[in-house]
Amino acid sequence: MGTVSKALKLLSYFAPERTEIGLSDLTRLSGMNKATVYRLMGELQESGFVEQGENDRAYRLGPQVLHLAALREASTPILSVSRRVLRELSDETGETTHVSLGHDTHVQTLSHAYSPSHATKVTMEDAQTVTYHATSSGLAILAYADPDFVEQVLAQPLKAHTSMTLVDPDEVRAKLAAIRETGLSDTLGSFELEVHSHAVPIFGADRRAIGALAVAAPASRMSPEQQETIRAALRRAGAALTHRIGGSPPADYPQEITP
Amino acid sequence: MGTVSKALKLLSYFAPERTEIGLSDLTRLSGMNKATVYRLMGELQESGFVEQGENDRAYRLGPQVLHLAALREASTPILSVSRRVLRELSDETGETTHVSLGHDTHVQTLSHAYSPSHATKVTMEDAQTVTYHATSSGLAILAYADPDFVEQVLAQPLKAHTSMTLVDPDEVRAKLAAIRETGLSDTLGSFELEVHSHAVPIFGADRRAIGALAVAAPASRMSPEQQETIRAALRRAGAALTHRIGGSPPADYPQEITP
DNA sequence: CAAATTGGTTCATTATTTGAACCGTTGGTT
DNA sequence: AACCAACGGTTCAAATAATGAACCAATTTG
Repeated sequence: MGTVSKALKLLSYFAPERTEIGLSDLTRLSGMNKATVYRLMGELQESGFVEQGENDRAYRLGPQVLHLAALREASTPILSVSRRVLRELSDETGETTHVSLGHDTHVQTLSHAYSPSHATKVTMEDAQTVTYHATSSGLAILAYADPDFVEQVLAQPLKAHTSMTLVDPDEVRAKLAAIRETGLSDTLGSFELEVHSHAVPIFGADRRAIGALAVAAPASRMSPEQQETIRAALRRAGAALTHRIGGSPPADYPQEITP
Repeated sequence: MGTVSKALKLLSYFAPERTEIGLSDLTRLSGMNKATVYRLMGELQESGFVEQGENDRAYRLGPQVLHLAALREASTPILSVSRRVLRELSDETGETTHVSLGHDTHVQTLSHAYSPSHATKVTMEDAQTVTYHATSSGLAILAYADPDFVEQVLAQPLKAHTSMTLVDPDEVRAKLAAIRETGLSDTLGSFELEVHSHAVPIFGADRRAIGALAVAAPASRMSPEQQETIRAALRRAGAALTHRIGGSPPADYPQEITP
């Protein structure tokens, strides 16, 4: 692994529940030498990717990441566009909605929206990291990903988040085939019990799935009618989002029969 | 300069008007060896900081920067908070507003908002990079920055963007002193002719200026009354933004006399 | 107050980065 | 069709930068 990759890997230890990390913690987390971590963080700091707190000298992410994100948004405005789509989808379905992006080994939540219509709702945090095999979003992405990539993900040990999680690679493959039939993925309690989640893939300009749009609802509220509402709304919203970011679905993606 | 800094420097060549850069261009821009650039970009790509176009193989910023930005927002939500503040400030003043962050050698626009009330308005782009000495935002930040930092900025050649730009370091120092009197900065045509811009600094938790909130209006519309409206609104909005991100102004910051 | 832990530093050893030259392709020009 | 320039990508000996065990000084903890 090159020096640059090591430095960037250090950034990956930041998470919603750990926004500040001290030098020693970072050393332990990464398993690298303390001097190495110190120097790498120093370089990251010089470039504004991290900054250090005054009092405890702990590192936190710096303003430069905001700048790069603003720049990325200027070319592929998935964040700003998805915010509007999420808002509408939440209003329409009355449930919590979110967009995620597929990464090498896991899926990352980018943004979410709540609906005010119910007191009980699925709560979320942005920038959360979840697994491919246990979430409707992850499965939706995998269903339209490169087969090699799917095998790479399934080659890793599949963690059982709950008793409902699919942990057998063959079961997952079967699930992916089923998702491709409808173009829509759903999971019941496989990441968190009592949560019924639906998702559709979002496609980039190269017709590959880059992320997913999802609706997460308490399982207790999931009547057949509600499910139909969600599926229809999700299909529409997913197609809109894919289109608005300049992407397009693959030729074999099941189209909704436009009335 | 360490390897990591070099790699991160490559990211800085991306700009709103240049969102995709090929290997050769990047080599020329950076002055580094082609093989070096190639390997560094390869590492940045592995970590998801950049991705490559299918057809022309040009590099563009990758999804990982969005993830980090979402994470940074979770700890210091300047972006999401500022969006609301900008909206209100634009509605209130009827002009274009924006927030910027101060960096090592320049100032970066983070987000902006337009007002629909006039047909002519100052137009902007997010993630734009501008100079400290020629913009009201930059001057507002400098006025409340570390004196060593100010000298470091003024030691560089000061580019004359227009005939109105302050290019003499002593003139800039005098201007900064004047800004400290009122806590409010304004420039008339020093970055772009015909633009009259007002700004207030935004402070972090350590009571230092981290950025600025600004209102940019066509000079022709800037009556004394309009100017008073803007100053008052800007003071209020700046204090609100500083407060909402968990920051606080230094002890010597001129407070508005709350009615 | 002693032991442990923190951020930070040193420097000889080691491993990585570097860059000139070299491929194979592509796209335009004559 | 032959040519040329520019592109992304690759090679390998030489040069340079990264590394890590040990060491500080300063806090924090039992």
